[in-house]
Amino acid sequence: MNPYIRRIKDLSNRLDPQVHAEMEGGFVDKKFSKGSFLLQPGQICTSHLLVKEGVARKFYIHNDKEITTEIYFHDDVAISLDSYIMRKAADVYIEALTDLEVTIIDYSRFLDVKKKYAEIMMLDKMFIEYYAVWFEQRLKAFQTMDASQRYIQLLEKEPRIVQQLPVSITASYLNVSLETLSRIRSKFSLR
Amino acid sequence: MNPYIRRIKDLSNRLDPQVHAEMEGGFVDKKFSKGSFLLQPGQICTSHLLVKEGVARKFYIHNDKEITTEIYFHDDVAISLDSYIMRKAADVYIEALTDLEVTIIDYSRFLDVKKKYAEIMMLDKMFIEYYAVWFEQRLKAFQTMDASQRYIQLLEKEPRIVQQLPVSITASYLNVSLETLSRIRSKFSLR
DNA sequence: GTGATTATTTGACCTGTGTCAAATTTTTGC
DNA sequence: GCAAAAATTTGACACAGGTCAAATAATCAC
Repeated sequence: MNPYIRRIKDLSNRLDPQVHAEMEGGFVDKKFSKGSFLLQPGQICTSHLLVKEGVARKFYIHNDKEITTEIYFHDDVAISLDSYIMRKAADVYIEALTDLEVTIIDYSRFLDVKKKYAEIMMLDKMFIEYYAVWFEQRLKAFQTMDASQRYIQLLEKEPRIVQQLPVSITASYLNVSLETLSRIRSKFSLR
Repeated sequence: MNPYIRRIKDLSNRLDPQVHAEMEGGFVDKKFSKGSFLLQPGQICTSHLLVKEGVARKFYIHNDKEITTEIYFHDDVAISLDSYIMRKAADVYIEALTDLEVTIIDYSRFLDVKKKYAEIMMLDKMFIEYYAVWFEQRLKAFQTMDASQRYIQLLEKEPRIVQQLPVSITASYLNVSLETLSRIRSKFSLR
């Protein structure tokens, strides 16, 4: 487990049970079937979507091409940060890649709890810090690594993506064409 | 001014003057001469560095090549987020590109004020949120635009970088070779 | 199971951008 | 103001990775 996530979990576990219960009181579970969208461009993202079961992804369309920016497994949080923070229309899709179960953490209810308990505010801040650092690392991957290197890194850091998802989605997450990813795969599987 | 920064400024201006004064009580000003480093790899980043006067940048070295990740002008905040949050050794340099005046906001003093006043914690959280969104946009630029398009966008969004800094630094910020940036510039200056 | 659809691989070719080297322009020190 | 150093431009060439098309493999519907 990533050290940032570990810190958040540790803190979360050490919350006063009362506070913990109050936070979770606002949670609502929901199911989505494979291929459906949890968020679409134009909508305002008004919640954190905590994945309980299944796989989802966030992507946007640029020049008729899908670009996958994030892939969510169990315990990951799907959100359009930009839309959520500024309460403006999202420009991304969040799509269920399998049948999916999520816990919905509503913006305004969460805000109430954060105002009431500083430690929850702190957890939320840590989540954003983690997110910022994650973006920084992802940016670094694009600035320093070629397609093969990014693929190898993905295999090491997120093997589930390569193992469980079609080449087309892995390719769009690595920002290469599927043909190129296919060639990279054949190059490495021979050795 | 960027809408996120505007929100932070607005909120900051509406702070109770007492609280505002207490926050700024911990600020310390410092000068750096051109070419000196405010942070180097191996050090732990223990403060926000608010630029008052001059220009600075953050960069790291990969395969003997400098990659500039951020450029700071008046009112920008220089920080190695990763190092600051996790209190671990930084892997970046922060360098004064001109003679520089900064306000140093020390980690532990700032933490005290944040604990005491929820509105300061809120401001800090907004800063990180802004940072995360900024990273997301920068990532998008690398995923969707070629070198010329990134240059045009930079001219529009951050003309001071192109106008005030040497080609070598602009190039490393755009993640292209200086030769390529030079060709892009000549292509556009003729028209 | 079989045909149809979809996903993946392979081939041919092209373009953007990197590298190395050389030429030119600008800046700096004295 | 001039020589030396540094920055920028220009040229020649190589190659990663994109596109389009075709072949093959895997999956799905019934």
